[in-house]
Amino acid sequence: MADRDGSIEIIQREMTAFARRARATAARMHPELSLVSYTLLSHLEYQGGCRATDLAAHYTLDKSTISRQVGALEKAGLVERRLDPTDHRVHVLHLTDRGIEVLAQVTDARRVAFQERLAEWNGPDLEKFAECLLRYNDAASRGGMDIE
Amino acid sequence: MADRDGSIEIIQREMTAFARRARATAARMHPELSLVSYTLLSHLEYQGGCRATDLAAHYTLDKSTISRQVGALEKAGLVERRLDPTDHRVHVLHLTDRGIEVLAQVTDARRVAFQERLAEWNGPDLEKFAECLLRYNDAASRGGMDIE
DNA sequence: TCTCGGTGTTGTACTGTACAACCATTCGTG
DNA sequence: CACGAATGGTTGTACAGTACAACACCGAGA
Repeated sequence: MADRDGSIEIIQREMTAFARRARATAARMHPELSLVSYTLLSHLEYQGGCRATDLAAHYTLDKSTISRQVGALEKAGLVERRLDPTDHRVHVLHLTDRGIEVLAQVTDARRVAFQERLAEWNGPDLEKFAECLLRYNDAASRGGMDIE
Repeated sequence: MADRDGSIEIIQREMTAFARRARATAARMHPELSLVSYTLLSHLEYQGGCRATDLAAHYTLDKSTISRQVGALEKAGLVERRLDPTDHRVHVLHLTDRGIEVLAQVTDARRVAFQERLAEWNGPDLEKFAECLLRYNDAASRGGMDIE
């Protein structure tokens, strides 16, 4: 039980430390795409296009926030809005070719960074870590609450 | 090797998802202390008082940012600035009694939240997760780069 | 003593975010 | 069918967190 508490203490502290620094580091490493923009583009690619409302729900962000973020991405030529012919309220968002390209570049840079940082880890340790994170995030998102 | 890449992909994605949501969730769960304020107070408690410059270095934040954060904490009565008698340039920062109290409350709330979220984990799994995070963050901070 | 380096504050600007008010469109029910 | 409710989105406004640059203050060494 003492061990449990100690481990939880560490997990709490390290997750917090990580969260605190993530944004700034992301911005430093690829200034052309903030952490938020990156996740939005990723989602669009993964989903093959979706509505602003879907993004808001998935990331629990306000629709106004999404509206502005998407506006910026559109202005940057990374995303385009297509009026849904079957429902004129909705704009379906799609990556442009340029968006696909930039997303790929940043994804690649990120992958390299992670690979460097995890270079010394062996396969089973990586697997275990990945498993822990999945389990943790799954519990956090299902529980409605997230971190701290 | 394919397994390695898969695991790294997952780690990358899950760490990102976590980072993106951390701040907002922290704010929702204890509005009286933002994630940043919390880490600053924690550091002060851990160190038993330190200078603004130390905080800036430790968290790689600009000194102006620290100045304002500390200013807010001081106005809130959680921190006090003592002029160092041996060097009148520096202000040594200390938690006030109220600061200690609030920090303890929030720490407690956080611990409970983490314990709930990790309730179903057994001891060895927790230990392994904690170990992974320590190892990851250590590499990240020594490498100068952080996440993504 | 004079200048330089360390410590901190203040002015300014930008990003990400929320909330509320609003507009346009669609849907469901009397 | 028509009108009120719901849905999707944008805009106005405000605030937190952050950086950078300019500045002011103190202390230590040439």
